[in-house]
Amino acid sequence: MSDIATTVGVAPMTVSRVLNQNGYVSEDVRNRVLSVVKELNYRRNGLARSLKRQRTDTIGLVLGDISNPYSTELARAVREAATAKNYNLFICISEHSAQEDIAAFESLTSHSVDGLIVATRANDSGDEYLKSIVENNVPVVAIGRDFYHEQIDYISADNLQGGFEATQHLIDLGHRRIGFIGATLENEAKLKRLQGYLNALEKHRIEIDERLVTGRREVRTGVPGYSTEKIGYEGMKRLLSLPNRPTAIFARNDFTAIGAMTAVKESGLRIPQDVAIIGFDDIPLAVHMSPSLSTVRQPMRLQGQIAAELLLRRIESDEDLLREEKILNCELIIRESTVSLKI
Amino acid sequence: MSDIATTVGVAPMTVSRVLNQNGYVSEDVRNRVLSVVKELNYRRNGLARSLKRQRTDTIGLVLGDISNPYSTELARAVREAATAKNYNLFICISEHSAQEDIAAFESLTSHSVDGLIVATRANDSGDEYLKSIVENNVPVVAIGRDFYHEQIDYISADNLQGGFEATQHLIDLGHRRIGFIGATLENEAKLKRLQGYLNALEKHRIEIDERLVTGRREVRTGVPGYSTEKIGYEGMKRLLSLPNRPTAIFARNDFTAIGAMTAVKESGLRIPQDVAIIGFDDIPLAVHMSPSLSTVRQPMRLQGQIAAELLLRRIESDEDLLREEKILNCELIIRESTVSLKI
DNA sequence: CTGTTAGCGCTTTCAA
DNA sequence: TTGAAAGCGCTAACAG
Repeated sequence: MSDIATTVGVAPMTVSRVLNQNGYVSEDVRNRVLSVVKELNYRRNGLARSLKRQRTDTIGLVLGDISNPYSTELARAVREAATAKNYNLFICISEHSAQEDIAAFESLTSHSVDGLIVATRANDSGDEYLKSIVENNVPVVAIGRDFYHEQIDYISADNLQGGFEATQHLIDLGHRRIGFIGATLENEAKLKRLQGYLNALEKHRIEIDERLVTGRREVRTGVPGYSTEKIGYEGMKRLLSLPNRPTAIFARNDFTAIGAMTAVKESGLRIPQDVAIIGFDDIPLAVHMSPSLSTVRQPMRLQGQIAAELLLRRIESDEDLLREEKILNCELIIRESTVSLKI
Repeated sequence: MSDIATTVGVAPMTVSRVLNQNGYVSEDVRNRVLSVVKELNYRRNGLARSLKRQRTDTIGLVLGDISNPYSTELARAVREAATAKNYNLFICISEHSAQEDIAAFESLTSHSVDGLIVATRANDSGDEYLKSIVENNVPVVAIGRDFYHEQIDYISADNLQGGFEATQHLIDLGHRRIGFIGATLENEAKLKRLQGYLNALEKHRIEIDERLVTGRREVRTGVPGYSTEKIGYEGMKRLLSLPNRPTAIFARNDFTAIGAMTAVKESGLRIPQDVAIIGFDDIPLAVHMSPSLSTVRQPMRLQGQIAAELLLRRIESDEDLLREEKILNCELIIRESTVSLKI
């Protein structure tokens, strides 16, 4: 910057004023500065700028699994809201590991993002770290991360309600042997969708059969990772081989449901006549499956949008704000994989 | 930091040495420093650190469309390679707009990332900006972004070959009226997959019928945006209403192909007997479609991995390196949507 | 309208 | 093994 100042014959401060378009600078000086800036292909050092200004106009978003449409829609919504208020967005991926969770927090906060949105699953060491971040006065908002802190806003879809309604729907159709694919009963405490399933069964006095609840066991982390087509496929195979197989399946998410559908088709059974299947999320491809996939739609964009708004509110407020908690309703989407078409 | 130094009774430099684990510090002083660091919940300012060190140990990745499995697999591979060498990864999304492309470059470079991987589609102003970044000695690597610069490495799948083989496959099956969905002929220059299609037709002296090439016209940008299920669905509807409809379809990507499949099913025609369909990318769900989707698999992870390696090589080298160009082969994956099962 | 001063928080370099 | 000095590149605050 001082190079430019010298070349033009002004003080660095004047160059700064031109670049930031604030303060008064004469038309003449402005033009000369700008032309030298172009000539020298000058680009200002944002690090120094941020260090001085004590802000970066940037927010960070930590995602667990980027290959999940839920995460990506979230990211798009957050980005939109941030851009609208002139904030940049940096995204980090943690791949569902507590260690990488922390690495992501660390790298974002050490770059002094003005605030942080966290959309990874809760884990103890990560939660601990988040606390210390907040105590350093960096605003944090959590999406679907199930832990409580007085100064961290919380947004989530109502997975409990969604899981309940999905299961209720299957019960309404007359099913009594209903399987769950995507997690095991050990994960109950951390998985609202599974809780919703169990609640619905309980309400209708259907006995819970633990052989009907299947998924990958997370021995190492204790945290149920994201569930995939593969898990759905394998889980369904297992359930189909039971002496008294289920007649309906609630899958933890649509990918799992789709894997399960493939397993059912391979076995020669029909969907939904022999096995009804419902997923969760309503990914864009759900409607293109054959049969089209019944599912529970969660408001992905809305969650991202609200998170961004709450975060920016915290960033731009001086006072200590009270914790906000938003639990958004899910919507049951009934398609052919649970109800056969009447002609 | 000076707070800590004062509390412990040493110089800030000593604290710095403890935190960076370099230089000699007595066991005693180290322990006292670390305990005060914990006590005060101190977190060092990465901005100041980076400003002084002239590096951030961070690389940036700019993605066009995050909801595309191609992008996300890329991101995961890049992240893996970066993490392995102790670099952080910041991801920005540009949503396929030239303006936001530049905003992403700007925000990453102004935060002084040590290098940049760009995986968005080429556009003139963005290309211009990338040039100026390189001239500021920030290493840049491009993935699938079709523009040439002496100091920018280039990685891409061989879309030309892939498009050719997909079309060739349909021709081998006896098809002569083959449609393309996902772009219009105006985009030929920028879309290798479309070129591959045209080349294959030409080689077999099949006349090109422009009514068989359909997609959304990008009037505003001139850049063909990402093609979706919706475009596939609508494109297929259009092609099916032609007096002499195509008997086979090459879709620009799997999402487009899946949308097209839905349109075909709705019309009561059979896949592949009445209309054969092949896509591109081999997204994880392709194999779960009914019928399962034939496609062209591109090495997504490999592209990301190579890009990261080339970038880190540039970052860690002092000399001016020559441009590297890697074009990776695609693989034809034949499934039920083009070839009916023989029993 | 423009310039001067000071300092953001850290680390490199040199000295003890 | 530790410390002092200097400065990374920028801008807030004040002065003219």
